[in-house]
This record gives sequence, C-alpha cells and structure tokens, in this order.
Amino acid sequence: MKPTDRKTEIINVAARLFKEKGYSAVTVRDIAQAMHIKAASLYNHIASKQEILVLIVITIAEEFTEVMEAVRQSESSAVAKIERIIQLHIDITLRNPDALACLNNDWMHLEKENDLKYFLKMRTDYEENFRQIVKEGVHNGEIQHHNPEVIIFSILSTLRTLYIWYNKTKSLNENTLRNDMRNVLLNGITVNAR
Amino acid sequence: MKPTDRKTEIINVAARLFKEKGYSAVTVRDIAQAMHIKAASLYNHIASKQEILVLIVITIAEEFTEVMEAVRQSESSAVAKIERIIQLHIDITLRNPDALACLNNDWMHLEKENDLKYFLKMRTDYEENFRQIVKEGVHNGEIQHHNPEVIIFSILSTLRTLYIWYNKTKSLNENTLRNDMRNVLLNGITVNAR
DNA sequence: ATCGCAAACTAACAATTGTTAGTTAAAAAT
DNA sequence: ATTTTTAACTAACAATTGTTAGTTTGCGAT
Repeated sequence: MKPTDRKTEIINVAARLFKEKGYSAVTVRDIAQAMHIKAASLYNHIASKQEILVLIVITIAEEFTEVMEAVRQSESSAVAKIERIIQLHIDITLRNPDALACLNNDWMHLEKENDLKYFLKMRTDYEENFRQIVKEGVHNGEIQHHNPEVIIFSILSTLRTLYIWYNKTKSLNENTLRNDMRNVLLNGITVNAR
Repeated sequence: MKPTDRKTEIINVAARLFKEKGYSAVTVRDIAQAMHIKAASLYNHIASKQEILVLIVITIAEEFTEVMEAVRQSESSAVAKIERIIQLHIDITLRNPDALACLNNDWMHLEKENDLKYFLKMRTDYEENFRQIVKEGVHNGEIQHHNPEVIIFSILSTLRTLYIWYNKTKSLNENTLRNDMRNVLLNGITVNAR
C-alpha cells in the first residue's frame, strides 16, 4: 500500500488536463510534462492513452450506477429519491470534478466498442431509472404534471455540469450549495409559485 | 445571392462534425469527406480549420450578446426578463443546435488570443447581466432568497446544454417544450412549493 | 555486496495532421 | 470567342502524434 501509486497520479493529472482541453487535444507528451517525466516513461505504468480514459470514465460511471440502484430499491418518496440523487451528484463533483468533466465531454472517445456500449448502457439505464422516479412522483401527486423529459433533462443538465461551476462556488459554503441547489431544483426560483 | 454559398455549407458541415467529436478530434479530411471533396479543396473557401471554429463560435456568441443587451435595457420585471432569456436559448438551440454544441465545448480551442479574449468577455458580460437581473428580482421580492450563483448556474446549465436533448425532444411538441421548460425553471417541479 | 525491480531515460518508428503549390475543368463574364 | 473566375484535383511538405525497443539508474531485500 503506497501513499498514492504512480498510475493513480498519472490518471489524476490526465483527468485534469482532459478537463481543460478535452481528450483529443491532450497529447501523451502533455501528460508526461505535467508529471515532470518523458512521454515514453508513462508506458511503464499505463498500456495506452486510451486506457487512461477508460479508467476515468468507467470508474465514475459505475459509481453513479451503483448508487442509483440503491436509490431505486429504497422505499422513499419520489421527491426524497430525487433529493438523494442531487446530493449524489454534488458529492462526486466535490470529490472529483476533473473525472466528471471527462465523463461528460470525452465518453465518445472510448475506442473499444465494448467500452462505449457498456458506458452507454449505464447512462441509458441511469436516465431510465430517473424517468421512472419522476413518473411515479407525477402519478402520486408529489410532482407537477409536466413533461417528464423536460424535468429529467432540466435537473440532470444542472447536476452534470456542476463541475464547471465548482471553482467559482467553492468560495461559497458547501452547505449553502447543497441546500440552495436542492431548493432551486425542486421548488424553482419564483416567490409566488402557482 | 446564391442559394447557400459553399463556405456556409462547409461551416455547417463542420459544426455538425464538431458537435459529435469535438474540434480537436475532427480532421480537415473528415470535413472534406463529409463534403464529398478532397481536403485541399477546402482551402479554396476557407483560410484554415481555425477560421471555421472562429466563425461558428463568435457568430453565435454575438447573437446572445445582442439580445441580452436588449433585455437588459427593457423595463420588464426580473421574471419577465428571465422568461425572455429562456426563450432566446430555446430559439437559437432549435435553429442551430450544432453551433451551440461548439460554443459550449470548443471555445477553448480558439487559438488567437484576441478571439479567446473577445469570447470570454462576451461570456462574462452575459453572466454578469444575468446576475444583475437575478439580484434585482431577489431585491424586489420576485425571486426566492437563494444564492444568486446557484440560481444563475442552475438555469444557464440547463439552457446551455439543451442542444444535447434536442433530438430526443423534437418528438415532443415545441410549445410543450417552451412552456414546460419555463415552468420547471421558474417554479420547480414539486407540488407543494413552500 | 549483490540481486531484482520499479521507474526513469534516449532514440526512433510509422501514421496522421494541417497546409501549400501547382494544375485542370467547367461555368460566367466580357 | 476569349478571358476570368470558381472550385475541384494530385502531390507533397514539415510537424506532431501514440507507441516501442533497448538502456540506465537507484533503492529495498536478500
């Protein structure tokens, strides 16, 4: 058990660079330079540039999938489930914003067909679970009778791009973020909601 | 006045490709192939690959800037202003989803420092105008007393990534999209908002 | 002391990149 | 009928890309 092994360091550095310019625009020489080593030296630790992307994207995607599965099986109200999903996204974003940027922007650069399929299945399932929760909420009167796609899209868009705003919002209290985000997403922003 | 001149065709095709894989991952040979010509032939119409990106990004950014300026100077209530901004984003997204994808994902690949500066200034100003509208709304009691950054971020995230969902939502009625989107963003999704 | 190994290095490769030069064929303008 | 313009082409370039081969260095375990 080393403090942080070298491969993990590389992946973290790469994720940071991918966040800034995207997978395609980052060269292995860029990654090497950021690690203060030569490009060829990277290959003592990784099999390919592609492997880095796969590890970043799949790991985070599996984490979302796991928690969503738990939420789905829980017996909470629809609104409580959505609240838990909101907190999940905030959790992961605060812990690893760089990986989240990759997940959002670079998944289409997964080269092996199986990796891409696997990722897309997780994403589709995730959205489908969310959709079921929303429909359930609409059906039992917890949630306004709007088009489910608009609701899903609206909430997920905000949560998925939270990593962009993380730098700006870290000046503001984490609890404020969690609380206000929940309120805005669930109750909107207007005063006389009707 | 030709039906559509060749340069515009190239830009539209390029925007579509950039949307799928991002600026860096699209080669000029990709663009040429999609136009059914050879790569070198492109250079009869454009100066460089970079020029294409500049034209796509700056054009749309200026359009947003222009309308925001009009909204800012109008005498409407804060909520009415925000409603107009929501419709603006939906308008542009429906008309040109590909260019919007570029604006969101590829602006950092603007190579000339002046282009990048100009774009970032437009973006910062846009957000600042939005911020002022929100603060005004909070101040005069139209808008809930939440952190302005969370409100701005939450609404803009949704509007800026609308292009991702456009394909899925074009099955649903445009008016439903416009109406439900407005309601969800302003009033949230819960039934007993308090 | 020495062995084994982790992790760096130099040098080089084949492929791909954006772009230029020079040419050609057809359409438009004179 | 001739010139000009438009828009395509082939061929090639220099730079950059991801990756491999083979070598060196220093540290912990024997």
